[in-house]
Amino acid sequence: MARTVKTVEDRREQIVEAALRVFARKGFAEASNKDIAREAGITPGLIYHYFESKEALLKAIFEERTPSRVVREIPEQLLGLAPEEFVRFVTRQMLTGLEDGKFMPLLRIYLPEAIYHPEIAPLLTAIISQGSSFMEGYLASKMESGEVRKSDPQLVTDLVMGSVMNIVLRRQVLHDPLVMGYTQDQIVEGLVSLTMNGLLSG
Amino acid sequence: MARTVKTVEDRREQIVEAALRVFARKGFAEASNKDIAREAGITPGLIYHYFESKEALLKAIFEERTPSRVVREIPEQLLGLAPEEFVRFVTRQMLTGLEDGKFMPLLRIYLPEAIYHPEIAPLLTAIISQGSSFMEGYLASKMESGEVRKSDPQLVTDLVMGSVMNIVLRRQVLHDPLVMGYTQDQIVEGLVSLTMNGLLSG
Amino acid sequence: MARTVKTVEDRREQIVEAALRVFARKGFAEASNKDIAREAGITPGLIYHYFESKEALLKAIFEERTPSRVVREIPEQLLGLAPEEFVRFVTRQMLTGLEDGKFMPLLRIYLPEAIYHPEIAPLLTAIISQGSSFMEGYLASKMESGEVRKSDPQLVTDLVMGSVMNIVLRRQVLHDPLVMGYTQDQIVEGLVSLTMNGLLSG
Amino acid sequence: MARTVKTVEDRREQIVEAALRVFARKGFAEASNKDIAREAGITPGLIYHYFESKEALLKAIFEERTPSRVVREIPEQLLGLAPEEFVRFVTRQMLTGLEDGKFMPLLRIYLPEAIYHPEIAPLLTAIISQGSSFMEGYLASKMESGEVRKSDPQLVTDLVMGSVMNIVLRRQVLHDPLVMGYTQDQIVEGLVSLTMNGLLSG
DNA sequence: AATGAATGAGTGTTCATTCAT
DNA sequence: TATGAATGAACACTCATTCAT
Repeated sequence: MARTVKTVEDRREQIVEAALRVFARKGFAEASNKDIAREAGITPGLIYHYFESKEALLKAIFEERTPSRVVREIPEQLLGLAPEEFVRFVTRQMLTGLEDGKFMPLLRIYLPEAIYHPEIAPLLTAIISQGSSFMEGYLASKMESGEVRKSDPQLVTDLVMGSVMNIVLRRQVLHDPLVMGYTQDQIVEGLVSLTMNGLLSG
Repeated sequence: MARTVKTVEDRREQIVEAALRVFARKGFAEASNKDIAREAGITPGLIYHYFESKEALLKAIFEERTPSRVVREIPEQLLGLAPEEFVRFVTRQMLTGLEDGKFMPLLRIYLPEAIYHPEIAPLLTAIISQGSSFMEGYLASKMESGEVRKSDPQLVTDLVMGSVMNIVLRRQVLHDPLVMGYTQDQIVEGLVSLTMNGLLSG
Repeated sequence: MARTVKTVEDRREQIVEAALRVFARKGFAEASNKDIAREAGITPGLIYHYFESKEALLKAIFEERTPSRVVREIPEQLLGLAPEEFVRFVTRQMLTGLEDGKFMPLLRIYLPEAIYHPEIAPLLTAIISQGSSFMEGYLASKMESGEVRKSDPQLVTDLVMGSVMNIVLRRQVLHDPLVMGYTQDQIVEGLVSLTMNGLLSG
Repeated sequence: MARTVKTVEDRREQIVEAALRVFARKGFAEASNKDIAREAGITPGLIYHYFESKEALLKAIFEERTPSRVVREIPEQLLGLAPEEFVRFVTRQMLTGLEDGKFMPLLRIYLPEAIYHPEIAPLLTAIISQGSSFMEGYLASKMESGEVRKSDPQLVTDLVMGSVMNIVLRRQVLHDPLVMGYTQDQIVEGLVSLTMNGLLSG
């Protein structure tokens, strides 16, 4: 039946979901299949009906849960925005997208795994690259038109977006009290102000 | 001989060094005592002559290898520098300090451990905080004197230094090809230009 | 099948039984899980499916195999017996109860463990105390009625039963050839004669 | 020098003494050479200058510390004592001899070892046998003379001395609160009374 | 005589994985 | 589909023993 078919997929999803949570909490190496099974409300043996191995389960998370785009659906018309509005929009988009709770568990898994297993790193860098490409395109176009000062649009993108990424990392992964205090607004406006005017006065 | 006298301390250092390398490569959980012993050229049992447990070995790394200051010895006279020179100096200092190879293995250990074991995180945030405080002080003073535009000096510091931190992370940890291509000079000057002039032309 | 249902409990019992034998033979400390597994015909790892640790296995033996009463079911009507018959009965009961093979392996485990781990001792003394209380009650009642000479019934019990206990110990634990030669009858009648008449003639 | 010669012997004794204490406390298997060394105030390695192995150290205890006679020097003239005085004397002798602290640590080592290593048992039974033989001889002679009722003098000895042995065991090894309360006097007189008059009144 | 660094064999224990049910 | 009993290989750790000093 349709119901049965759905159940199979559901059970699989349920395991992936559980593994996602457990891996994010304890790390792949320190998470046991028993932990995952308990989290999913099933028996360890059952995992092997849906996945070949613990590693395959991790791989499934990577393949099925990696967001195709963190900053979703950046509409083409944004290209018409003035730089200040653009930076404000993109920064806000990143902050809400990254800090909304869907992505952080994934990052907590990706980061350590990328460190220890270099073949994982491209998955992460691809996300970053994809997120950057839009801003890079915007900057290139605005540099062309003279609204934005000429320089390497990729480098500028990496610097500006890196600012936000780093704050998110310190907030969400390290829970660094020094940056936990900022509101998203403060961060957004701080970056807008910095990128629009630079540090200098007058 | 002097050599004999030093042997005990040497052997201990040799084990810490080996563990540092192995932990950085495979992570604490996936590194076995056998791995560490092989790397150090000794027998696994000998580790317990010098350390109470594998955990104690990790702790020893944290306690004995954590750099008291990443950006060492920032001389007071830097406070007299113009903002452009200051940013140039600090950024370059960070890049060389972080990328010189001493610190990265430590970061590769710290980061995952901080993720899974929240009690580790403060060790990392302390380093960051300590590195930031100097720039924060500089900015505060220059905002006072009017050379730098008034805003939250801590937030600005977090944004600017985060830019660099994030690029270092992508280069050294993720080996992200998109940012591997930059020379340190390019990064430094890119950030100087961004912070001095902002994005806008004219 | 009924057989299937019982399997789980059976396997557990089988491990307890094997551990009982191995501990009795080599002692807890010198018995390895490998030994126990071999004796049970299983793999060492399986022990941990049924018990949390080697210690928990020992505890299980204590809790599940300690006889609630060594001398079982002493009927109330024995209180009507004449002293000679009473002593004959109790002594015989002790000898058969202690020497029937069920109890000795337990004692071989209890005794050393009680020596090294004082918290075990009460388990043994409780058994002794429980076994003694009946005789103590008998003596007290007969002293009251005048059939038995007035004295401390508990001390007398400890002395008389200790006689038997000690012979059992020498026979079953030390295999002392000097006392292996006695038949249970000889011991019983020897004790009856001693307690009835004392040593003196006439 | 004589002094040097004595020192060697002293050091050996010191190790045996320490091992005696540690074995009595934790048992042979659970006592490590480090424990023994710490107790003796030396280094584990040094043990091997004086003993071939841990087992050899245990053997040395057995060979050098086993008392040739627990009840020392029973003078021949005791044979002239009346039965009551004889029992009183022997019982008191046993109680003080066994409970004076020199013998108990040895027994705590002997008993478990005898259980697990049957070749040790004879060392214990020999002590018992030797202690018994004197009483056995006394009884045989008094049975001959008619002062004591005719029966098997060995069995009677085993029963009477076993009474005391068992109480000592319960007191010194199990610390059984039920028998800790007796004074040595109470025990002695209880046994004298029992063996002289039996249980019956009148 | 004495140390303690060093080893290797062994320990209890965990766990991914398999498989009969 | 689901269980959980069972395995085997690995693990962290201990310890009797050796030996250069």
